[in-house]
Amino acid sequence: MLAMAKETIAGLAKRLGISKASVSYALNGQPGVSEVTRRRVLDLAEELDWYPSSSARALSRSRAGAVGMVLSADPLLIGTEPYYMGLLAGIESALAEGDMALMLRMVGKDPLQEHAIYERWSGERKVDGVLLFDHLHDDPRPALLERLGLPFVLHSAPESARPTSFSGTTTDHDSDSARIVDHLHATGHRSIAHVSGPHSFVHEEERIRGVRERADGYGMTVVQYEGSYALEAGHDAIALLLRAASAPPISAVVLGNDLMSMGALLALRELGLRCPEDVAIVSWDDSLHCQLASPSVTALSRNTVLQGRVAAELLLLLLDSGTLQTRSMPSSELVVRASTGG
Amino acid sequence: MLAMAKETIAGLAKRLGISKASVSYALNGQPGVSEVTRRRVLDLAEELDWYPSSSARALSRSRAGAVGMVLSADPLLIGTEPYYMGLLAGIESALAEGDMALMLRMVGKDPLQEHAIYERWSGERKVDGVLLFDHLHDDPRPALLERLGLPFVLHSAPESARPTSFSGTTTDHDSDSARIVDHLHATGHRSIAHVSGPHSFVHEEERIRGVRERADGYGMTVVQYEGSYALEAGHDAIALLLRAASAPPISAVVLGNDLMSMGALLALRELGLRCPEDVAIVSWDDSLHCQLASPSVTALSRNTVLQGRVAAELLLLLLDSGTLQTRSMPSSELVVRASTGG
DNA sequence: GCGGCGTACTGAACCGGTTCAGATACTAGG
DNA sequence: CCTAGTATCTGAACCGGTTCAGTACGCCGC
Repeated sequence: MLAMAKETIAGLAKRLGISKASVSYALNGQPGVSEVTRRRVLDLAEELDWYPSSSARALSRSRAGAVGMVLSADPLLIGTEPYYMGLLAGIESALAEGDMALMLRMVGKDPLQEHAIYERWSGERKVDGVLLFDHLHDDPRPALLERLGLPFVLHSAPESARPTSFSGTTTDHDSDSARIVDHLHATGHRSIAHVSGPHSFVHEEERIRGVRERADGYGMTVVQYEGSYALEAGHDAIALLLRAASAPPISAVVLGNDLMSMGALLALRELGLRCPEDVAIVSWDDSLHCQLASPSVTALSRNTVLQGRVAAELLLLLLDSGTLQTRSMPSSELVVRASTGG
Repeated sequence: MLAMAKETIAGLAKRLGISKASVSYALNGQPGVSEVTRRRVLDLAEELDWYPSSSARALSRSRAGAVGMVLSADPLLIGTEPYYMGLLAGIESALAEGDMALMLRMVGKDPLQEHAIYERWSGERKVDGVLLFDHLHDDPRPALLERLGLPFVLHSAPESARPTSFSGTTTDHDSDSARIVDHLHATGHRSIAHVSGPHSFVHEEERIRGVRERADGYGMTVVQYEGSYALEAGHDAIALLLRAASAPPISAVVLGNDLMSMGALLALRELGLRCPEDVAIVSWDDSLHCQLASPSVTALSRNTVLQGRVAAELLLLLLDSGTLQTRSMPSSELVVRASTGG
């Protein structure tokens, strides 16, 4: 058992008295072998529980059998954001079905590091494609990947900002925005604030526009504030927005993610304001935090697992058939909770 | 730019008028080339920004250049547990430094699935080693991996339960337990409950023993309860434990993770009990949840990033020098918050 | 002048698969 | 019966690196 020589395809061939080529054809379901031979090969492989070497395969097929994903965000934020774990789970499940591995890298916010990783991956031919998240305004990454010849899928790219030809998912931010604003309007709010994430994200631009347009339609006033997704940002935004006396006074705040919403709740508590009586809160991202907070927070619930899954599926499709395709994500649901009087 | 032929080591060699072998030696910092030649090679590689093909390397070196990790847990739990993200971040940073890739798989709780993945990885020689987390009582995985010839590192394996020869990290559960019980004793509690995670985890056995022994030393009574790490488990445990009249009545509950602690808080609220006045709560795992809850929850804070990092470092060490080694994790800190009157 | 040695370098084998261009046998058509 | 065509199978080249054995050369001591 110790010095068990690793079987190779040549070994199998010798045992069966046939050529390497036949074994290979048999294993890969390709024509060129009789059914009888194919069965013999597959049976023997099963019996020896032998698998073809992935690196040999990768070399001869010129295909790495893996796709890459770079999580570039504040490491601290990554840990607290359940968002990424959901994505990962979805991606993983799709990739596993397609017999692809996931190559994961985590780096800080420095874009140069991320670019360097892509260059390296491409040079070493270590991944066959890349998953791109958090699409930026004037994002340099699609062009870079195109130059490197690395296929990619862009997650949640709005129609307006997409590169000429690409595969990707789209999210209907207008409908999401409408869902939130409609709810606030229906519950009597006429002056709201919107604490978004960084404007550098394309999806934030879309949300900002979406909220403003919908609110305009109702004749509501909207104050915009740019946050960072960090808890403190939500906290500080509230402090700032509510201190600045506006007429009519802000009675509801929409925050770009769950962390900022938690920060907002803390700030309200400090200011001695009640939620939802004095100020209502809506989070653009649902999570356990929203459920557990007191009051529990009304939140737009996206199915992150599904999003990851679809993005990965698009990449697989692109990789083995070259098909560029766009898929729109199912629209999110607004889970109404206590923070808006639900 | 389009049909840019991929450079190969043969191409470099031809350009420089030397042999493939020399190029290879130069690139890998091996003896056999003059300094002049080495520089010429490195400069050219840089200029063309060329990297050796990872799959070719993997094949000829018989080394995959990757390590594997299977997250086998309730997918729902994985998403909400910041624990795993922290581990991942630590692992990733160590692996990146050692030029190793992380191969991540997520599967449900079914152990057979996990075993199948290891078999496959080993057969395909897709990973050079494996990181093992959540050590189980009578864990079959070390033996399996040994049989497969896959090096591995066992995270947080207590002295008592470790296989004969292995690399791994150890956690001093006795000192952790003492830290918690000491704090409860000091704040006046004499009758406590301990809602652990599943007994199948070795670390839970250790914690249970640790808590009991330390409490015994103080003459405190401890009621043990086996939870599942899910929020509901914490909730139900509280309901059950406090309903069962005991003498003296339980005045503090230690819960095995942050989710169960949140469940406990919910249950207390439902029962109309105040925390910490009526019942104090301690969580064995810190997270944002503990910080944000009201009351905020006293928690044992482990540095999960560091834990991941150390585990990965041990695996790297094992892989490229064959050294088996054990490293003990720094002991955790108890962060005292409102739930114990802090 | 000769044997011995260290350095710089090279050709060829090798890692373990895939795949192409035949070779062989067997079947069907005329 | 001969030929064309098809199904089955094989040898060898190939993917792009690493590495071993061996060559050539300069330098040393004696």
